[in-house]
Amino acid sequence: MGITIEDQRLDAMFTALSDPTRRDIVVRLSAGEATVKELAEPYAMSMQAVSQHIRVLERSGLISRGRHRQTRPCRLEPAALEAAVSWIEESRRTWSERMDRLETHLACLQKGANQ
Amino acid sequence: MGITIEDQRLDAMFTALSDPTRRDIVVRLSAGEATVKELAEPYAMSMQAVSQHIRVLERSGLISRGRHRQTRPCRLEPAALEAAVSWIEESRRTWSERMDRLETHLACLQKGANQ
DNA sequence: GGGGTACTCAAGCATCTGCTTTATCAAGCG
DNA sequence: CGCTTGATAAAGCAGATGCTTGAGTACCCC
Repeated sequence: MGITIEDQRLDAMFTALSDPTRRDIVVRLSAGEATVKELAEPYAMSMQAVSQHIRVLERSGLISRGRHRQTRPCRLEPAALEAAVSWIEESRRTWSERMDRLETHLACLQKGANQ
Repeated sequence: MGITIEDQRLDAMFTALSDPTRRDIVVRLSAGEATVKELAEPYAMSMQAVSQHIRVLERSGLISRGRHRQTRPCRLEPAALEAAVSWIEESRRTWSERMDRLETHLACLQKGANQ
């Protein structure tokens, strides 16, 4: 079993979220759509740099873009965010359940020893 | 408001999860503790390389390590995974709620127009 | 058409990553 | 004691990433 499509999508999503500027863009887009210029405004970097960040987010599927006059409004894609959450949750849940079973098992052993 | 400690933690976590080998290690650790050698076995790379991946995961807080004889067993830290999930969920929920309100608003306008 | 606005493309550059190889170290065993 | 095992440290290298500047491109208004 090699590298799957799903792997590549997760790569792209987590890579996109690993940069503080891009995470900030995601947070700001959760408050509503915005253009590249609007998104670039608060950062101490060129609009081209922000445009590149947006491209990373777009290619990861975390955001999508429309066309309106000469602007390219960006919007969040909650389904992609949900996919990332699902992946993490599965590992977390599996481990936690394992811990619960272990505790139960230890409790059983303890009970047996006391009787 | 500059770069916070929380930002740095999220950086480390999402960076750690952006590599397929490291994600695979996380999945495998969700099934139980493992040593560096055990984790390295299935991959076509040196144990040193895997050791470096594990270090990235450890520094991100996603895993922790013990000492047992000459091994350094790795275990998942579900609390850190939960922190990553929480961050994503907040953005996703905010956007989704916004969409719901928008739909409600549009429905109200529609209703008003029909009457 | 000219000029401004919003944005993308492309090249260049410093830094970071992922991996290698070699060397080192600590723990356990003959 | 020497030898093996599990793991880390350090140095080096090809390729990726984040940013810059300069040059387009597409749209809109006068």
